[in-house]
Amino acid sequence: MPADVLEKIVSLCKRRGYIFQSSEIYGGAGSVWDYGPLGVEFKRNLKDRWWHAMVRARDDIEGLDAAILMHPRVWEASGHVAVFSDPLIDCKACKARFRADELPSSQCPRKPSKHPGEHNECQLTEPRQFNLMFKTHVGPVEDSASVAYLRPETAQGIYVNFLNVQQATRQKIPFGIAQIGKAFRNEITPGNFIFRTREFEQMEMQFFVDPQDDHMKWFEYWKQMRMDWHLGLGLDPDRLRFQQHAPNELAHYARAAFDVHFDFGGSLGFQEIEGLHHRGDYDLTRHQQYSNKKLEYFDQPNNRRFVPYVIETSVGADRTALALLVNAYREEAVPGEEEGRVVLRLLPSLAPIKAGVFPLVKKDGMPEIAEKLAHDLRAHFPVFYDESGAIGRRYRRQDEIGTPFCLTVDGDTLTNHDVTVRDRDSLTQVRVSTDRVREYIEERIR
RNA sequence: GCGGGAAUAGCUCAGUUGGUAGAGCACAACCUUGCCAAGGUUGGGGUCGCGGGUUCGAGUCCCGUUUCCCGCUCCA
Repeated sequence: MPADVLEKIVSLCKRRGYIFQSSEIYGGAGSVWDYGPLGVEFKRNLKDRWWHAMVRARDDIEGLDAAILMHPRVWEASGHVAVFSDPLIDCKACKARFRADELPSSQCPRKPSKHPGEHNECQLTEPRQFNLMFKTHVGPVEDSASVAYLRPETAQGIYVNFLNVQQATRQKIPFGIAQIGKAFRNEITPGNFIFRTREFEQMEMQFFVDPQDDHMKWFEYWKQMRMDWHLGLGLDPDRLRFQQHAPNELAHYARAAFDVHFDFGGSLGFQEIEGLHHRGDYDLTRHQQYSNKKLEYFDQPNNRRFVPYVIETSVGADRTALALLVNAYREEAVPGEEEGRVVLRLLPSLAPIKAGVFPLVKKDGMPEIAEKLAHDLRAHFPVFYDESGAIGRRYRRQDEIGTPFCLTVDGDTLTNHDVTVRDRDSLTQVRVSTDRVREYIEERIR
Protein backbone atom coordinates (compact mmCIF):
# COMPACT_ATOMS: atom_id res chain seq x y z
CA MET A 1 0.00 0.00 0.00
CA PRO A 2 1.40 3.41 -0.93
CA ALA A 3 2.09 5.74 1.93
CA ASP A 4 -0.34 8.38 0.73
CA VAL A 5 -3.46 6.21 0.83
CA LEU A 6 -4.57 7.75 4.10
CA GLU A 7 -4.45 11.20 2.50
CA LYS A 8 -6.50 9.96 -0.43
CA ILE A 9 -9.05 8.56 1.97
CA VAL A 10 -9.20 11.84 3.87
CA SER A 11 -9.81 13.62 0.59
CA LEU A 12 -12.44 11.13 -0.58
CA CYS A 13 -14.19 11.31 2.77
CA LYS A 14 -14.50 15.05 2.53
CA ARG A 15 -15.41 15.21 -1.15
CA ARG A 16 -18.12 12.60 -0.97
CA GLY A 17 -19.51 13.37 2.48
CA TYR A 18 -18.12 10.70 4.76
CA ILE A 19 -16.15 12.84 7.20
CA PHE A 20 -15.50 16.58 7.55
CA GLN A 21 -13.15 18.44 9.81
CA SER A 22 -15.00 20.05 12.67
CA SER A 23 -15.61 23.81 12.47
CA GLU A 24 -13.80 23.98 9.15
CA ILE A 25 -15.03 27.47 8.26
CA TYR A 26 -13.26 28.80 11.35
CA GLY A 27 -9.98 27.18 10.39
CA GLY A 28 -10.85 23.84 11.96
CA ALA A 29 -11.05 22.63 15.53
CA GLY A 30 -8.10 20.54 16.57
CA SER A 31 -8.50 16.83 16.17
CA VAL A 32 -12.27 16.70 16.06
CA TRP A 33 -14.20 15.36 13.09
CA ASP A 34 -17.80 15.38 11.92
CA TYR A 35 -19.45 12.47 10.16
CA GLY A 36 -21.29 13.57 7.02
CA PRO A 37 -24.34 12.01 5.34
CA LEU A 38 -22.49 8.87 4.25
CA GLY A 39 -20.28 8.65 7.31
CA VAL A 40 -23.15 8.68 9.77
CA GLU A 41 -24.85 5.77 7.98
CA PHE A 42 -21.59 3.85 7.74
CA LYS A 43 -20.68 4.33 11.37
CA ARG A 44 -24.20 3.53 12.49
CA ASN A 45 -24.10 0.29 10.51
CA LEU A 46 -20.84 -0.58 12.24
CA LYS A 47 -22.22 0.18 15.69
CA ASP A 48 -25.43 -1.73 14.98
CA ARG A 49 -23.40 -4.73 13.93
CA TRP A 50 -21.43 -4.62 17.19
CA TRP A 51 -24.58 -4.10 19.26
CA HIS A 52 -26.28 -7.04 17.60
CA ALA A 53 -23.31 -9.37 18.08
CA MET A 54 -22.57 -8.29 21.64
CA VAL A 55 -26.02 -7.60 23.09
CA ARG A 56 -29.06 -8.70 21.13
CA ALA A 57 -27.75 -12.04 19.91
CA ARG A 58 -26.66 -13.07 23.42
CA ASP A 59 -28.62 -13.81 26.56
CA ASP A 60 -25.66 -13.14 28.87
CA ILE A 61 -24.97 -9.50 28.01
CA GLU A 62 -27.15 -6.50 28.83
CA GLY A 63 -27.09 -3.09 27.21
CA LEU A 64 -26.58 0.24 28.96
CA ASP A 65 -26.29 3.90 28.01
CA ALA A 66 -24.70 5.73 30.92
CA ALA A 67 -24.33 9.51 31.05
CA ILE A 68 -21.14 11.25 30.06
CA LEU A 69 -21.12 13.42 33.17
CA MET A 70 -20.62 11.47 36.37
CA HIS A 71 -19.90 12.17 40.02
CA PRO A 72 -16.34 13.55 40.24
CA ARG A 73 -15.39 10.95 42.84
CA VAL A 74 -15.81 8.29 40.14
CA TRP A 75 -12.60 9.52 38.55
CA GLU A 76 -10.72 9.53 41.81
CA ALA A 77 -11.81 5.96 42.42
CA SER A 78 -10.94 4.91 38.88
CA GLY A 79 -7.45 6.34 39.24
CA HIS A 80 -7.82 8.72 36.33
CA VAL A 81 -7.46 11.89 38.37
CA ALA A 82 -4.08 10.71 39.62
CA VAL A 83 -2.81 9.01 36.48
CA PHE A 84 -4.13 11.53 34.00
CA SER A 85 -2.95 14.65 35.76
CA ASP A 86 0.65 14.13 36.76
CA PRO A 87 2.76 17.27 36.55
CA LEU A 88 5.24 16.91 33.71
CA ILE A 89 8.60 18.54 33.14
CA ASP A 90 10.13 19.06 29.71
CA CYS A 91 13.77 19.48 28.90
CA LYS A 92 13.96 21.89 25.98
CA ALA A 93 17.58 21.06 25.23
CA CYS A 94 17.32 17.28 25.37
CA LYS A 95 13.76 17.18 24.00
CA ALA A 96 12.44 14.82 26.59
CA ARG A 97 9.53 14.76 29.01
CA PHE A 98 9.49 13.43 32.54
CA ARG A 99 6.95 12.94 35.25
CA ALA A 100 7.85 15.34 38.02
CA ASP A 101 7.66 12.65 40.68
CA GLU A 102 9.94 10.35 38.67
CA LEU A 103 12.62 12.93 37.96
CA PRO A 104 15.12 11.58 40.53
CA SER A 105 14.97 8.11 38.98
CA SER A 106 14.95 9.26 35.33
CA GLN A 107 17.88 9.45 32.98
CA CYS A 108 18.84 12.40 30.85
CA PRO A 109 18.69 11.06 27.29
CA ARG A 110 21.84 12.94 26.34
CA LYS A 111 23.78 12.11 29.50
CA PRO A 112 22.37 8.80 30.67
CA SER A 113 24.72 8.75 33.61
CA LYS A 114 23.02 11.83 35.00
CA HIS A 115 19.50 12.73 36.00
CA PRO A 116 17.54 15.31 34.04
CA GLY A 117 18.74 18.80 34.86
CA GLU A 118 22.10 17.65 36.21
CA HIS A 119 24.16 18.04 33.10
CA ASN A 120 25.06 21.53 32.07
CA GLU A 121 22.96 21.82 28.90
CA CYS A 122 19.62 20.74 30.34
CA GLN A 123 16.87 23.35 30.27
CA LEU A 124 14.06 22.04 32.39
CA THR A 125 10.67 23.71 32.42
CA GLU A 126 8.63 24.24 35.52
CA PRO A 127 6.34 21.30 36.33
CA ARG A 128 3.17 21.72 34.28
CA GLN A 129 -0.22 20.09 34.61
CA PHE A 130 -1.26 17.99 31.66
CA ASN A 131 -4.73 16.95 32.61
CA LEU A 132 -5.90 14.54 29.98
CA MET A 133 -9.46 14.79 31.26
CA PHE A 134 -11.67 17.64 30.09
CA LYS A 135 -12.77 19.50 33.14
CA THR A 136 -15.95 21.50 33.45
CA HIS A 137 -18.28 22.74 36.13
CA VAL A 138 -21.74 21.59 37.03
CA GLY A 139 -23.96 24.45 38.06
CA PRO A 140 -23.48 28.14 37.39
CA VAL A 141 -20.80 28.79 40.00
CA GLU A 142 -17.28 27.74 39.19
CA ASP A 143 -15.99 26.48 42.49
CA SER A 144 -14.18 23.30 43.30
CA ALA A 145 -17.28 21.67 44.75
CA SER A 146 -18.95 21.62 41.36
CA VAL A 147 -16.12 20.28 39.23
CA ALA A 148 -17.01 17.59 36.72
CA TYR A 149 -15.15 15.73 34.00
CA LEU A 150 -16.12 14.54 30.58
CA ARG A 151 -15.57 10.81 30.90
CA PRO A 152 -12.22 9.62 29.54
CA GLU A 153 -13.63 6.11 29.14
CA THR A 154 -17.10 4.62 29.13
CA ALA A 155 -16.22 1.71 31.41
CA GLN A 156 -16.90 3.49 34.71
CA GLY A 157 -20.53 4.04 33.82
CA ILE A 158 -20.85 0.28 33.67
CA TYR A 159 -19.03 -0.41 36.93
CA VAL A 160 -21.09 2.01 38.97
CA ASN A 161 -24.26 0.43 37.54
CA PHE A 162 -23.06 -3.13 37.98
CA LEU A 163 -25.49 -4.07 40.74
CA ASN A 164 -28.37 -2.04 39.27
CA VAL A 165 -28.15 -3.98 36.04
CA GLN A 166 -27.58 -7.33 37.71
CA GLN A 167 -30.54 -6.98 40.01
CA ALA A 168 -32.87 -5.50 37.38
CA THR A 169 -32.14 -8.25 34.88
CA ARG A 170 -31.58 -11.13 37.37
CA GLN A 171 -28.44 -12.06 35.46
CA LYS A 172 -26.15 -14.61 37.04
CA ILE A 173 -22.41 -14.47 36.84
CA PRO A 174 -20.79 -14.81 34.39
CA PHE A 175 -22.52 -12.05 32.46
CA GLY A 176 -21.65 -8.79 30.74
CA ILE A 177 -22.79 -5.20 30.34
CA ALA A 178 -22.21 -3.41 27.05
CA GLN A 179 -22.42 0.16 25.92
CA ILE A 180 -21.58 2.43 23.05
CA GLY A 181 -20.75 6.03 23.79
CA LYS A 182 -18.53 9.04 23.50
CA ALA A 183 -15.41 9.52 25.57
CA PHE A 184 -13.06 12.50 25.73
CA ARG A 185 -9.33 12.83 26.20
CA ASN A 186 -7.24 15.93 25.98
CA GLU A 187 -4.54 14.12 24.04
CA ILE A 188 -1.10 15.66 23.96
CA THR A 189 -0.55 14.51 20.42
CA PRO A 190 -3.69 13.75 18.47
CA GLY A 191 -3.61 13.11 14.77
CA ASN A 192 -3.86 10.74 11.89
CA PHE A 193 -7.35 11.72 10.84
CA ILE A 194 -9.97 9.95 12.99
CA PHE A 195 -7.41 7.56 14.50
CA ARG A 196 -6.57 9.62 17.56
CA THR A 197 -9.07 12.32 18.39
CA ARG A 198 -10.04 14.26 21.47
CA GLU A 199 -13.67 13.16 21.22
CA PHE A 200 -14.19 9.56 20.23
CA GLU A 201 -16.67 6.74 20.46
CA GLN A 202 -16.08 3.47 22.24
CA MET A 203 -17.99 0.22 21.97
CA GLU A 204 -17.22 -1.73 25.05
CA MET A 205 -18.35 -4.64 27.13
CA GLN A 206 -17.43 -5.52 30.69
CA PHE A 207 -17.79 -9.20 31.48
CA PHE A 208 -18.10 -10.12 35.15
CA VAL A 209 -16.71 -13.47 36.22
CA ASP A 210 -16.23 -15.42 39.43
CA PRO A 211 -12.62 -15.04 40.69
CA GLN A 212 -12.72 -18.72 41.67
CA ASP A 213 -13.78 -19.62 38.16
CA ASP A 214 -11.12 -20.08 35.50
CA HIS A 215 -11.12 -16.38 34.63
CA MET A 216 -8.24 -16.66 32.17
CA LYS A 217 -10.41 -19.05 30.19
CA TRP A 218 -12.87 -16.19 29.78
CA PHE A 219 -10.12 -13.85 28.76
CA GLU A 220 -9.08 -16.27 26.03
CA TYR A 221 -12.70 -16.75 25.02
CA TRP A 222 -13.20 -13.02 24.49
CA LYS A 223 -9.93 -12.66 22.64
CA GLN A 224 -11.18 -15.22 20.17
CA MET A 225 -14.68 -13.75 19.93
CA ARG A 226 -13.42 -10.28 19.30
CA MET A 227 -10.89 -11.30 16.69
CA ASP A 228 -13.62 -13.28 14.93
CA TRP A 229 -15.81 -10.19 14.96
CA HIS A 230 -13.13 -8.09 13.26
CA LEU A 231 -12.61 -10.81 10.67
CA GLY A 232 -16.35 -10.85 10.10
CA LEU A 233 -16.20 -7.18 9.14
CA GLY A 234 -14.12 -8.16 6.15
CA LEU A 235 -10.83 -6.88 7.54
CA ASP A 236 -7.90 -8.64 5.88
CA PRO A 237 -6.63 -11.42 8.20
CA ASP A 238 -3.06 -10.56 7.23
CA ARG A 239 -3.58 -7.05 8.55
CA LEU A 240 -4.92 -8.12 11.96
CA ARG A 241 -2.91 -9.36 14.91
CA PHE A 242 -2.82 -9.46 18.67
CA GLN A 243 -0.24 -7.51 20.56
CA GLN A 244 0.36 -8.31 24.19
CA HIS A 245 1.23 -5.56 26.63
CA ALA A 246 4.47 -6.19 28.46
CA PRO A 247 4.09 -6.11 32.28
CA ASN A 248 5.67 -2.65 32.46
CA GLU A 249 3.24 -1.24 29.86
CA LEU A 250 0.08 -2.35 31.62
CA ALA A 251 -2.40 0.33 32.51
CA HIS A 252 -2.90 0.93 36.20
CA TYR A 253 -6.01 -1.24 36.33
CA ALA A 254 -4.91 -4.17 34.16
CA ARG A 255 -3.70 -7.65 35.06
CA ALA A 256 -3.32 -8.71 31.44
CA ALA A 257 -3.87 -6.88 28.21
CA PHE A 258 -3.92 -7.71 24.56
CA ASP A 259 -4.56 -5.23 21.80
CA VAL A 260 -6.08 -6.03 18.47
CA HIS A 261 -3.87 -4.27 15.94
CA PHE A 262 -4.72 -3.46 12.36
CA ASP A 263 -2.14 -2.64 9.72
CA PHE A 264 -3.12 0.78 8.41
CA GLY A 265 -0.17 0.74 6.04
CA GLY A 266 2.01 3.70 5.17
CA SER A 267 3.60 5.55 8.06
CA LEU A 268 0.97 4.39 10.54
CA GLY A 269 1.56 0.65 10.26
CA PHE A 270 0.04 -1.62 12.87
CA GLN A 271 -2.06 0.32 15.37
CA GLU A 272 -4.50 -0.57 18.10
CA ILE A 273 -8.19 -0.68 17.26
CA GLU A 274 -9.37 -2.69 20.28
CA GLY A 275 -8.10 -3.38 23.75
CA LEU A 276 -8.84 -6.49 25.79
CA HIS A 277 -8.06 -6.06 29.46
CA HIS A 278 -8.25 -8.32 32.44
CA ARG A 279 -9.05 -5.67 35.03
CA GLY A 280 -9.36 -8.05 37.96
CA ASP A 281 -11.45 -6.59 40.77
CA TYR A 282 -9.57 -3.28 40.69
CA ASP A 283 -12.46 -1.05 39.60
CA LEU A 284 -15.27 -2.54 41.64
CA THR A 285 -13.09 -2.69 44.76
CA ARG A 286 -12.04 0.92 44.34
CA HIS A 287 -15.66 2.00 43.92
CA GLN A 288 -16.54 0.11 47.10
CA GLN A 289 -13.85 2.02 48.94
CA TYR A 290 -14.70 5.44 47.53
CA SER A 291 -18.50 5.11 47.65
CA ASN A 292 -18.71 3.09 50.84
CA LYS A 293 -21.26 0.85 49.09
CA LYS A 294 -20.96 -2.89 48.65
CA LEU A 295 -20.52 -4.00 45.07
CA GLU A 296 -20.64 -7.71 45.76
CA TYR A 297 -22.41 -10.38 43.83
CA PHE A 298 -24.40 -12.90 45.85
CA ASP A 299 -23.88 -16.45 44.65
CA GLN A 300 -27.02 -18.01 46.10
CA PRO A 301 -26.39 -21.71 45.34
CA ASN A 302 -23.07 -21.56 47.15
CA ASN A 303 -24.17 -18.94 49.64
CA ARG A 304 -21.13 -16.73 49.12
CA ARG A 305 -20.49 -13.12 48.24
CA PHE A 306 -17.66 -11.83 46.12
CA VAL A 307 -16.45 -8.90 44.05
CA PRO A 308 -16.27 -10.24 40.49
CA TYR A 309 -13.32 -10.04 38.17
CA VAL A 310 -13.83 -8.04 35.01
CA ILE A 311 -12.80 -8.89 31.47
CA GLU A 312 -13.06 -5.78 29.31
CA THR A 313 -13.33 -5.57 25.55
CA SER A 314 -13.12 -1.99 24.34
CA VAL A 315 -13.11 -1.20 20.65
CA GLY A 316 -12.78 2.24 19.08
CA ALA A 317 -15.70 2.88 16.74
CA ASP A 318 -13.85 5.60 14.87
CA ARG A 319 -10.66 3.57 14.64
CA THR A 320 -12.53 0.57 13.33
CA ALA A 321 -14.35 2.76 10.82
CA LEU A 322 -10.98 4.06 9.62
CA ALA A 323 -9.58 0.54 9.43
CA LEU A 324 -12.57 -0.48 7.32
CA LEU A 325 -12.08 2.45 4.95
CA VAL A 326 -8.36 1.72 4.59
CA ASN A 327 -9.09 -1.97 4.15
CA ALA A 328 -11.76 -1.30 1.51
CA TYR A 329 -9.99 1.37 -0.54
CA ARG A 330 -8.80 0.17 -3.94
CA GLU A 331 -7.49 1.80 -7.07
CA GLU A 332 -8.24 -0.75 -9.74
CA ALA A 333 -7.66 -1.11 -13.43
CA VAL A 334 -10.82 -1.67 -15.44
CA PRO A 335 -10.46 -4.01 -18.44
CA GLY A 336 -10.46 -2.14 -21.73
CA GLU A 337 -10.06 1.25 -20.13
CA GLU A 338 -7.17 3.59 -19.63
CA GLU A 339 -8.49 5.18 -16.50
CA GLY A 340 -9.07 2.83 -13.62
CA ARG A 341 -11.55 3.29 -10.85
CA VAL A 342 -11.56 3.98 -7.14
CA VAL A 343 -13.75 1.57 -5.27
CA LEU A 344 -14.56 1.02 -1.61
CA ARG A 345 -15.00 -2.72 -1.24
CA LEU A 346 -16.99 -2.39 1.96
CA LEU A 347 -19.05 -5.26 3.25
CA PRO A 348 -22.51 -4.61 1.74
CA SER A 349 -24.08 -4.61 5.20
CA LEU A 350 -21.78 -1.74 6.23
CA ALA A 351 -22.09 0.34 3.05
CA PRO A 352 -24.00 3.59 3.62
CA ILE A 353 -25.92 3.36 0.35
CA LYS A 354 -27.13 -0.08 -0.68
CA ALA A 355 -28.23 0.59 -4.24
CA GLY A 356 -27.94 3.24 -6.92
CA VAL A 357 -30.95 3.48 -9.21
CA PHE A 358 -30.51 4.97 -12.70
CA PRO A 359 -32.35 5.42 -15.94
CA LEU A 360 -30.00 4.30 -18.70
CA VAL A 361 -30.79 7.49 -20.60
CA LYS A 362 -33.09 10.41 -19.91
CA LYS A 363 -35.85 9.58 -22.38
CA ASP A 364 -38.76 7.29 -23.19
CA GLY A 365 -40.10 7.38 -19.63
CA MET A 366 -37.05 5.70 -18.12
CA PRO A 367 -36.47 8.41 -15.49
CA GLU A 368 -40.06 8.10 -14.24
CA ILE A 369 -39.81 4.32 -13.87
CA ALA A 370 -36.42 4.57 -12.19
CA GLU A 371 -37.62 7.26 -9.81
CA LYS A 372 -40.59 5.15 -8.78
CA LEU A 373 -38.35 2.14 -8.24
CA ALA A 374 -35.97 4.22 -6.13
CA HIS A 375 -38.88 5.55 -4.12
CA ASP A 376 -40.28 2.08 -3.47
CA LEU A 377 -36.91 0.65 -2.45
CA ARG A 378 -36.10 3.58 -0.17
CA ALA A 379 -38.66 2.31 2.31
CA HIS A 380 -36.44 -0.72 2.88
CA PHE A 381 -32.82 0.43 2.56
CA PRO A 382 -30.83 3.54 1.60
CA VAL A 383 -31.02 4.21 -2.13
CA PHE A 384 -29.43 6.89 -4.30
CA TYR A 385 -31.18 8.02 -7.48
CA ASP A 386 -29.02 9.55 -10.22
CA GLU A 387 -29.87 10.49 -13.79
CA SER A 388 -27.02 12.88 -14.51
CA GLY A 389 -24.12 12.01 -16.81
CA ALA A 390 -23.21 8.87 -18.68
CA ILE A 391 -24.09 5.55 -17.13
CA GLY A 392 -20.44 4.62 -16.61
CA ARG A 393 -19.80 7.80 -14.68
CA ARG A 394 -22.72 7.07 -12.42
CA TYR A 395 -21.39 3.57 -11.74
CA ARG A 396 -18.02 5.03 -10.80
CA ARG A 397 -19.53 7.57 -8.47
CA GLN A 398 -21.21 4.74 -6.58
CA ASP A 399 -18.04 2.60 -6.64
CA GLU A 400 -16.17 5.39 -4.91
CA ILE A 401 -18.57 5.44 -1.95
CA GLY A 402 -18.90 1.67 -1.74
CA THR A 403 -22.45 1.17 -3.00
CA PRO A 404 -22.67 -2.59 -3.62
CA PHE A 405 -25.38 -2.59 -6.31
CA CYS A 406 -26.59 -0.39 -9.12
CA LEU A 407 -29.96 -0.90 -10.78
CA THR A 408 -30.42 0.43 -14.29
CA VAL A 409 -33.77 0.95 -15.99
CA ASP A 410 -33.61 0.68 -19.78
CA GLY A 411 -36.04 0.51 -22.69
CA ASP A 412 -36.74 -3.17 -22.10
CA THR A 413 -37.89 -2.41 -18.57
CA LEU A 414 -41.06 -0.87 -20.03
CA THR A 415 -42.14 -4.19 -21.56
CA ASN A 416 -40.23 -6.88 -19.65
CA HIS A 417 -40.38 -5.24 -16.21
CA ASP A 418 -36.83 -6.13 -15.30
CA VAL A 419 -33.71 -4.09 -14.60
CA THR A 420 -29.97 -4.56 -14.89
CA VAL A 421 -28.33 -5.23 -11.53
CA ARG A 422 -24.65 -4.37 -11.65
CA ASP A 423 -22.32 -5.73 -8.97
CA ARG A 424 -19.74 -3.35 -7.52
CA ASP A 425 -16.94 -5.86 -7.04
CA SER A 426 -17.22 -8.12 -10.08
CA LEU A 427 -18.73 -5.56 -12.49
CA THR A 428 -21.04 -8.34 -13.67
CA GLN A 429 -24.62 -7.64 -14.64
CA VAL A 430 -27.76 -9.71 -14.30
CA ARG A 431 -31.38 -9.02 -15.18
CA VAL A 432 -33.78 -9.09 -12.25
CA SER A 433 -37.51 -8.51 -12.35
CA THR A 434 -38.68 -5.28 -10.69
CA ASP A 435 -40.94 -7.41 -8.47
CA ARG A 436 -38.02 -9.37 -7.13
CA VAL A 437 -35.26 -6.78 -7.08
CA ARG A 438 -35.92 -5.66 -3.51
CA GLU A 439 -35.62 -9.24 -2.28
CA TYR A 440 -32.53 -9.76 -4.46
CA ILE A 441 -30.74 -6.80 -2.85
CA GLU A 442 -31.89 -7.55 0.69
CA GLU A 443 -30.50 -11.07 0.50
CA ARG A 444 -27.11 -9.67 -0.37
CA ILE A 445 -26.79 -6.78 2.08
CA ARG A 446 -27.39 -8.65 5.32
C1' G B 1 3.50 21.04 24.79
C1' C B 2 8.76 20.81 22.06
C1' G B 3 11.38 20.52 17.27
C1' G B 4 10.83 20.38 11.44
C1' G B 5 7.57 21.23 7.06
C1' A B 6 3.03 23.04 4.87
C1' A B 7 -1.63 26.14 4.06
C1' U B 8 -4.08 29.59 -3.10
C1' A B 9 -11.48 27.07 -6.10
C1' G B 10 -14.79 20.94 -3.73
C1' C B 11 -9.81 18.09 -5.16
C1' U B 12 -4.57 18.32 -7.19
C1' C B 13 -1.64 22.30 -8.01
C1' A B 14 0.62 26.84 -10.96
C1' G B 15 1.33 31.98 -9.82
C1' U B 16 8.04 35.44 -12.53
C1' U B 17 12.61 40.58 -9.05
C1' G B 18 6.00 42.57 -4.82
C1' G B 19 1.69 45.42 -9.50
C1' U B 20 -5.50 43.58 -7.42
C1' A B 21 -5.49 35.26 -9.25
C1' G B 22 -5.20 30.74 -13.27
C1' A B 23 -5.27 25.39 -15.10
C1' G B 24 -6.91 20.34 -14.99
C1' C B 25 -10.36 17.46 -12.68
C1' A B 26 -14.92 17.81 -9.94
C1' C B 27 -19.85 20.32 -9.59
C1' A B 28 -24.72 22.56 -11.92
C1' A B 29 -28.00 23.38 -16.37
C1' C B 30 -28.98 22.15 -21.41
C1' C B 31 -27.81 19.21 -25.85
C1' U B 32 -25.89 14.54 -27.05
C1' U B 33 -25.49 9.64 -25.02
C1' G B 34 -28.67 2.19 -25.20
C1' C B 35 -24.36 -0.46 -19.89
C1' C B 36 -18.72 1.13 -17.16
C1' A B 37 -15.39 8.35 -15.65
C1' A B 38 -17.18 9.72 -24.26
C1' G B 39 -18.34 14.70 -26.54
C1' G B 40 -20.38 19.90 -27.01
C1' U B 41 -22.36 24.69 -25.04
C1' U B 42 -23.11 27.62 -20.84
C1' G B 43 -22.50 28.53 -15.72
C1' G B 44 -21.48 28.78 -10.31
C1' G B 45 -17.63 29.08 -7.28
C1' G B 46 -11.38 31.96 -4.14
C1' U B 47 -11.64 38.86 0.78
C1' C B 48 -4.99 33.37 -1.50
C1' G B 49 -6.08 29.81 6.72
C1' C B 50 -6.67 34.05 10.26
C1' G B 51 -4.67 38.80 12.52
C1' G B 52 -1.11 42.53 12.45
C1' G B 53 3.26 45.00 10.10
C1' U B 54 6.57 46.94 5.94
C1' U B 55 5.13 49.27 1.16
C1' C B 56 2.15 53.91 -3.32
C1' G B 57 0.80 48.64 -3.80
C1' A B 58 1.35 41.98 -0.45
C1' G B 59 -0.88 35.39 -2.69
C1' U B 60 4.51 36.95 -2.84
C1' C B 61 8.55 40.15 2.39
C1' C B 62 8.37 40.30 8.22
C1' C B 63 5.89 39.02 13.06
C1' G B 64 2.04 36.53 15.62
C1' U B 65 -1.75 32.88 15.57
C1' U B 66 -4.77 28.60 13.96
C1' U B 67 -5.03 24.06 11.44
C1' C B 68 -2.75 19.92 9.00
C1' C B 69 1.57 16.60 8.09
C1' C B 70 6.44 14.23 10.04
C1' G B 71 9.27 13.00 14.72
C1' C B 72 9.22 13.03 20.83
C1' U B 73 5.18 11.19 24.88
C1' C B 74 -0.20 8.44 25.75
C1' C B 75 -4.23 5.44 24.48
C1' A B 76 -9.88 3.19 22.15
